[in-house]
Amino acid sequence: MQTILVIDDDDSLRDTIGVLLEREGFRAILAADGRSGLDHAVLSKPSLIITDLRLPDISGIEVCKKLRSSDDRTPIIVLSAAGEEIDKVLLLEIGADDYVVKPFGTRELLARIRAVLRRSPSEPQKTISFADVQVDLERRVVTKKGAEIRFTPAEYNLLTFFLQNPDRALSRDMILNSVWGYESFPNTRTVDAHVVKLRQKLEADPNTPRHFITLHKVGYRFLP
Amino acid sequence: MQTILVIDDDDSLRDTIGVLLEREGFRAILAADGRSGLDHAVLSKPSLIITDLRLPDISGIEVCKKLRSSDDRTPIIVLSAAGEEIDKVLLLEIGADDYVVKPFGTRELLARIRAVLRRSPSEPQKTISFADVQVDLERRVVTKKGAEIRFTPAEYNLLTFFLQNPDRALSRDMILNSVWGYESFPNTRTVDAHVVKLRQKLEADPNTPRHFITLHKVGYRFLP
DNA sequence: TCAAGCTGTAAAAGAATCGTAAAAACCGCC
DNA sequence: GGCGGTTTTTACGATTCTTTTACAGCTTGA
Repeated sequence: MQTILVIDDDDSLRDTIGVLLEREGFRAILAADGRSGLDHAVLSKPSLIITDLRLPDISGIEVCKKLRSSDDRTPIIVLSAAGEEIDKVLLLEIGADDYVVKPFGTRELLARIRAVLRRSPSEPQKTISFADVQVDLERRVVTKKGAEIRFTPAEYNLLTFFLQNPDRALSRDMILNSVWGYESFPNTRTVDAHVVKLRQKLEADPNTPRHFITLHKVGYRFLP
Repeated sequence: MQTILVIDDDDSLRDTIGVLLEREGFRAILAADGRSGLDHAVLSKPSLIITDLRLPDISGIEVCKKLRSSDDRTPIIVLSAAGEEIDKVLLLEIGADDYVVKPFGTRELLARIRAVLRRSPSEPQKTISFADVQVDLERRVVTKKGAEIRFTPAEYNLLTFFLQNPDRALSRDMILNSVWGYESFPNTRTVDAHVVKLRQKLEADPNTPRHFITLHKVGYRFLP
């Protein structure tokens, strides 16, 4: 099921679009301002973002720019009010994929959504990122704030495992089986030792981890 | 790297496309009118030409016709303004390969570009180079600072494989399958032995390789 | 609060992998 | 069959990575 993020401060319009999308089989995530919209865009990895140009805090344009500058290529459809001057070149520049002028019919919006989704054949994920960290799966390189950080194979494997299972309770045994495989039997403290390394390399303050959380007597949980 | 020529008199749109193309790994050549566009088309031998229909001097249609009449088969994508009447038959007639109506999303334009380039049997690359090394694929000759260096067939195959997959993590198995083929089963140390040879012949200091990077427990990565 | 059991962590011990040269195997050609 | 060149394997020291260990500090529940 594809997820679509809708960013609009008009409550009734936002809900309307939300209902429409769910009726059409999409999962809808709704945000009322640019800030929370951006958060959702990063966290929920939607297949498409629909954003109003005018937002109470940061504009839709800023939202696009921020996303694109962090190398996020999620397709974006921009909504604009009737009178609003639309600078098409600007839209192209900021990386929007299409725009729809309010008021619009549900049929039109859906058509645009489908067209944009069709054009963007969701490529296999080549990078995963959280906070200021980016993992390039193809190059097998991890960068934090743009600077490369070296990871040993075990550390790298553990990291990508966490990234692929965010916000889930993961027991040490589960982690061992998934990352180390069924044939090797290191003791569970090995996991701890490696988590320490991840924290040292990636957490702002390794003493008070905010991403690699300990679940006492259970294991760990990764929080993007 | 493929070169794309962009002919459009709208300065800001032209620059935007230019930036977009470079970001996607193409070399962009920009022209503001038909006359200079034609010159570039002949001189720079681009892999693709993107031209506006309306140009200050000679129209995009004329540009196409001139090129085709001189037997130039470079693929052409035509841009047309929203209101403009598009005569698809005419486009076909003058030898355009595709057209995009303004305004368009970057995603759409890129998709069209890729589609056209895929269709056109763009001439296979004849040479690849990195640092002070040049590989002439046609003559099967490698030179460093102009001086020829001899490579055995296996070395040469491995080298070109690296060149064609720059900046990617390549496991020994992947390398064996791609370079040696599925039928032969040398052990993975064979790859190492050949990488040593490449380093000895091409690295400035084979002890601290800067192009053929080891990924411990994984394989290698070639960095141009 | 306290003890028992967990977890954080650095550092030591133990494994595995890599670089490399040299030996062995292979191959086409006369 | 032997020769020159090429490819693959082998062996071992050097390097890097993994796991364990030991102890301090922390969490939990009686």
